[in-house]
Order: sequence, then structure tokens, then C-alpha cells
Amino acid sequence: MTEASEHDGATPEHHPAIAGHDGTEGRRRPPGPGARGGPGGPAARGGPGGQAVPRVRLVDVAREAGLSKTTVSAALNGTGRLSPEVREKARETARRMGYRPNATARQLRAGRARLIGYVVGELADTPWTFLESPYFARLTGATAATALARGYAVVLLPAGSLQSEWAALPLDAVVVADPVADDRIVEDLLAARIPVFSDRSVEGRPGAHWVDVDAAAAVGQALDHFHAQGARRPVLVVPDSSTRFHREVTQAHRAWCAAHGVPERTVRAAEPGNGPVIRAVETALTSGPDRPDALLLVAEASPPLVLDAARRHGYAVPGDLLLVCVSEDETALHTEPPVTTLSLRPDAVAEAGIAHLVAVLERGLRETGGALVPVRLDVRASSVRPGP
Amino acid sequence: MTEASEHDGATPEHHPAIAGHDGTEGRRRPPGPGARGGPGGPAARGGPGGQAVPRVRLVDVAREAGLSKTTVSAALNGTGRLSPEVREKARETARRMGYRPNATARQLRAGRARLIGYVVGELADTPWTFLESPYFARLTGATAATALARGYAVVLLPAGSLQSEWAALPLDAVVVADPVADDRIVEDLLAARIPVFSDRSVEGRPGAHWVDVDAAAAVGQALDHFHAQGARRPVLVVPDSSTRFHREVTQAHRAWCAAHGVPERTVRAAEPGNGPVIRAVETALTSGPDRPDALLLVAEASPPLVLDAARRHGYAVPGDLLLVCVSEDETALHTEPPVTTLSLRPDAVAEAGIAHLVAVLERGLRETGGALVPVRLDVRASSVRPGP
DNA sequence: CCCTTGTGCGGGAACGTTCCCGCATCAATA
DNA sequence: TATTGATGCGGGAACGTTCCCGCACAAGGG
Repeated sequence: MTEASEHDGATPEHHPAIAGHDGTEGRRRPPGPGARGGPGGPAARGGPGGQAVPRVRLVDVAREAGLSKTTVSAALNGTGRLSPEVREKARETARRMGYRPNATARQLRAGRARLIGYVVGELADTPWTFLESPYFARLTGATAATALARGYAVVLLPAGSLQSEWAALPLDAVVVADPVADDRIVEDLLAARIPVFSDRSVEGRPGAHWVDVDAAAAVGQALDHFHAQGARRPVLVVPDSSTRFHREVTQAHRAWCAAHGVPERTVRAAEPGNGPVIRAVETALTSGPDRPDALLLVAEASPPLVLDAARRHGYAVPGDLLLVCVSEDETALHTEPPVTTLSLRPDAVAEAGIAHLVAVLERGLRETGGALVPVRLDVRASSVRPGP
Repeated sequence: MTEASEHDGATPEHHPAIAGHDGTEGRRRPPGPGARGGPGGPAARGGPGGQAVPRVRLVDVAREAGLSKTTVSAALNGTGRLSPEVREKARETARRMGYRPNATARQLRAGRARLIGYVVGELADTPWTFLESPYFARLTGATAATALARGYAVVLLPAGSLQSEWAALPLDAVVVADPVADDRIVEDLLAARIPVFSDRSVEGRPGAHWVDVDAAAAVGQALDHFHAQGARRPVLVVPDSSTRFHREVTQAHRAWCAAHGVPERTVRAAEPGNGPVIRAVETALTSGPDRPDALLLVAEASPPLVLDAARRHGYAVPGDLLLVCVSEDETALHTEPPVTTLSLRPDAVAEAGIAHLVAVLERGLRETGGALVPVRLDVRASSVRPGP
């Protein structure tokens, strides 16, 4: 396929009058004063050990077809006023020569690269583990999917990434998932005048836009569910993180408990990861004046492991303990009993975020209110009090 | 920070002789014959509803500093022969004006974008779920990390992605993880003359390079381990996939069984995902003439769920059944008993792959043998026969 | 038969860099 | 004092597109 440039040498039987009328048959322009061929262009690929075929450009197609680059460009892009014959001829020639437009040149001309960065704020000390979290894995995938559907590609950046790591990239915008309080990334990006799409913590900052999960509703929904199931001693396990979501979860929990006259019990998981979170769960299940009868786990942990931990400490689920995990982990479906999850709907968040991004970037939208994405409680056996 | 362009209007007290000597005080060059300002450049960002400040370019810094763009460029890049004073002046001016070089223009000039694509071949019907697999999550993260350390950014592409999704991107190369047999992606990329970095299945194809996991060694190591522990009826569960790794696993298993006079028992998991794989495990544990005494699970599944499945069918692990999972899932450490895993070392694979990529792209390396990355068996309690 | 209108195509500038030159200036040497 | 050489800086051409024009030429109307 893409039979390269065989018709290069001399095929005067085609368009005899036009092609090569000035004696410069070769592909490259004659070396005028100070012309030496680009630095990285032609000979860039395949250094020592073989003469790489230079990539075919628009002018090459034009010359071969006996047309101008303007005409060929219009033909391939479906623009301009061209006769059907010329258009077809240009297309055919381009196809035959295996022409692929240079994306960088297009971007330069267009003034944007249709490239967006994706970076998460928290978990910055292990900059790539976020992908191993089901929530971020889904958020990342959904962001990339939605963006691609809108014509934007996503560049993966490490959590807590620095200037130097994205400065050389032509990013039209950057999605900052779950920034920590006063996140450097956000500051740096805004200082560089790169539009930022993040959560509600950036609200009001010029150049920053937000979409967020309805954390208060999430907590309320879970605790209401516990209450409806008869639980009166719920305990919350939440990461010790300065993310807006986690702060708001704590607040919403406090508010709910106050409003319902329920003592507020909270355990903070010092670090992310199954080990620390499971230990926090064990603390929640064993310490305190009396044994809790419901557990809301907001930190990421494997549902089967949470279930194991509960059993290890003598809890039957859901008999002694109702369990709800904020999780996107699919294993929750396959445990015995299946675990009720509160989905933060990363797909919906990504969709809303990218829609907003496109609106800002392409329709010049200024400051909108942002959007609050609702959560979804998938009630399964682990949080339903069994009948007598 | 980055106090934009305040010194724009008129500050004649600085460099009085040089700046604006031709009366063209304004930022933009005087509209000569046919000059109207670029299409997307200045006014691109922020459409209706506010006049966006045009981005400061090299010439703007040069004019402000009373220098030429050549000089400023050299000053900022640390190249050329410049007096320390001029260099500092250029840098200071650039800093003051908040200059950020246009990445696209640089790329065009340099002839490459330092951008690589990352795509996985299998799981193409759910193009983004690969991120939810611990193996691919790690591989993706490690690829991005290593690439970034070498100066390349990674663009995330959907599994089984088509031409149209990457054609507009200035990709210097594409990493294709686990292509299926006769993968379209690989064909398309090679036809487009984009260097491909993949597994051994692309060996020998011009423009394609490989790095691979030592699948035969992996299987051998696990089965040897079982054998050493006294197991004589091992069973293999492997996905029904046309990936080179999975085909080779099957072959290696067959060879090992033949060589050791052990009957070959294999169960194929029809689809990926915890549900189907666990069902395949249950088939492996319940069907057949006699109950197996060791299980090698090559398909991705949550270790705790695998353990649960074994127990459901009356197996004590490791008493009745030795278990080894090919997995990067960290939960294997936290089960009771902890599960022995065979790590395919995605980090090492990524590192070797990117090293190879850089060698090819920057040092013009042609055809090298590729590299075979060894696996690592992390023996834990689940595969160690308990003492009497 | 001339003036307008429309069609089809090409010339050339611009997007913002980098880098190869050339041209001054100045010190050192013949 | 002239010639060389080094040093410091600027002009201008590329990189490969797209898009605004202008210019031929044909057709239509008065």
C-alpha cells in the first residue's frame, strides 16, 4: 500500500505542458541563496544507516498533478471553487503518492493543536498510580473518549506535574482532576494562560472553569439510605486529603449527623491504597464506644477486601453491618453479598467537563456556572437489612 | 504573576533610540499589501464577549527589548554568541512580558512533535476499559512516565482506534500494546509510515519494532513452581484472545505438559472481565476427570474473587489447591492467604520499549533484535504447600 | 460590441519558531 | 597602518499548511 513516489523520475506522457517546465525536475527546490533544506524535515527520520524517503508534501502532490498547492489543498479539504475533474485529479494524485498532511503545520496555521492535557492533583507523590484507581481509570478513559469524539486528543500527565513537563506541549487546555488545596498545577497553568477545567475549587478564577460531583448529595443519599434501613450508628471512612470532594464529604457528613441527631463518627485514612484504607476500616469497626451498624467508605478500596475485613472482625454483612462503598470497582458486583456502591459517575463528569471545554474553546464561552453532576447509588445486598 | 503587556503603550524612557523608530507603535505589523493578521492566531481564544489579549510572541519580546528575534531566541535557548548583558536583558524582558514559546511553531521547525501515541490492540469492543485492568493501567502509566522522562508526551488512543482518530495528530511514533493477530492499527500505522513499537508479532516488518514479555519463561516458571510444590494436576485458565502473549502461553503450557508427562488441562475464558473469568475458573475447578491441585490463572481477575470462587467449590487454598495469578493487582497482597502472582513487569516492558523508541527515533537505529523482558514470580502463601 | 457577473485556479503571505549566514565592530598581529 | 581573526548581533529563509486575494476567461445582458 501507499506505493511511494515511483512516478518521480520522468513521466512526460501525462500533463506534458505543465510539469517541470523550469528544468528543476528533482523533488527539492533548487538551493537558492541560503537554502539548504530544512533542519529536521526531510532527513529527520532514520539517521545513519539508510537514506529515509522524505515525506511527501502538498507541493509534491501539486507538482505531480500539475496543479498549485492552493488547488490541491482545496480539493482535499473540500473547500474552494473547483471543477469536479480537477478535484478528483488532485485527490487521486494525493492518494497515489500516499500524501498525509503535516499535522503540525496545520496546527500552526489553525492557531490551536486540538490537544488537551489531563492531570490529577492528588496522589502527587506516586504520579502514575492514579490510573490504578478504578475511579480515575474510568475518569481518564471517559475524558479521552469524549474529547476524542469532539476532536481533541488527550495527553497524559503525571499527577502533580510541573511546568517543565507540559511547557513544550501545544495544549489548548488542561483538565485538572481533583486538585489539592492551592494546587501548584492550577496556578502554573493559569499563569501560562492555559484554560483550566477542574472542580469547583477553582470557581471564580479567570481562565478556570469547573464541573463537579455533588458531594453533599452523595453523602446525603448514602446516609439516608442507611437510616431508612434502620441503621443508627453509621461510621464514615474518608481519606485524609485536601481534595474539595473529600473536604465536602466530611462537611456534609457532619451536617447530616447534626440534622439527624446522630453522633458523628469519622475515621480518616492516612494514605491511599488498599492496605491503609483497610486498616482505617478496621479502626472504624473496632474502636469507639459501641460497634457501628453501618459503614460508608469513601476511600478507594477493593470491595471484596472490605468485606473480608468486616468478617474478620465478626461482622456479618448485611446482618450486623450495612456497607456502602463509594467506588467504581466492578468487583462489587461479584462478591457475596454484592456490595452497594455509590458511583460518582466519572463518565458523566467527563462528558460534562469536555462539553464545557468545547463550549469555552470553540464558542468563546466566558464564565458559566459550571455543572454539578449527580451521583448514583446502586443498592445491592450489602446495605439492605435482611428481613426477619 | 506574569504581568502581561503593560509596557505596551509608550515607555520611551527605556531604550529611547531603538524602540518603535518607524512609527508603528502598535503590536501588530502594519497591514501591508494583503496582510490581515492570522486566522486563528491572535483572536483565536475567547471569541465573542471579550477581546482576548493576543499571546506575546518572540518578536514582541524582541521589539520591547530593542533586540532582534534571532538574538532573543538565542538568549532564551542558551545558544549563539551573545554578551552576558544582552542575554540577560532578553531573558528579563521575556520574563516580564510573560513570554511562552509557541510549541507548535517549534515542532514545525524541528520536524517532530515529541508526541507518541499509545493504543492497545485487544479489548477493542470496549475501547477504554483497558485502563481498568491493572496490567494495562501500569503499562500505560509506566509508558507515559518513561516517555516523559525522555522528553516525549503520550497521547491516549482508544483500543482498536482507527485512522481518523490519530491522523490529525503529529505523532512521531505509536506504541501498540498487545495487538491482535493481523491488527488493523499496525497496518494503518505502517502504511502511514509512522514507526510502530509493539510486541514480537510485528517482528521483521519494516518500520515496526518490538519488545516483549518472555511468555514461555513465565509459564515455565509457574508450572515448575507448582511441580516443585508437589502438584501433579495443574490447570490453566487463559483468555480466548489472539494476542501473541496468550497464544504463546497456550503453546508453552502444552510444551511443558508434554515434557513433564502431565496431562494438559486448559480452560479458555471467552471474554475479559471478572464475571466471565471467574466462571472460567469455576469450570476449571469443577469439570474434568478429577479435581485439579493447582491453578494457573493467566486472565485478569481480582485475586480475592478468585479465592472466593475456589472456596465456594470446596477448595482450601493452598491446602487443596495451589494458586498463581498472572496479575499486577495489588489486592493479591491483602488476601488471606496472600496470592502468589506472576508479574509481567509492565514497568520494565515500558522502559525497554521507550528506550528502544528513543534509540530508533533519535539515533536512527534500524533493525535491532528487540528485547525480551523477564517476568517475576512473587511466591506467597497461596502457592506454597503447607507443611504437615 | 462593451460592461458586468461568475467561475476556476494560482500567487503569495502568514502562523511563530530556529538557524545559517553576512555584516559590522574591535583587538591583536604583521 | 593594513590584514587577519574573533566576537556580537541581525536579516531572512525555511518548516508545510491554509486562506485571502487577484487574474484570467467565459457567459450573459444591455
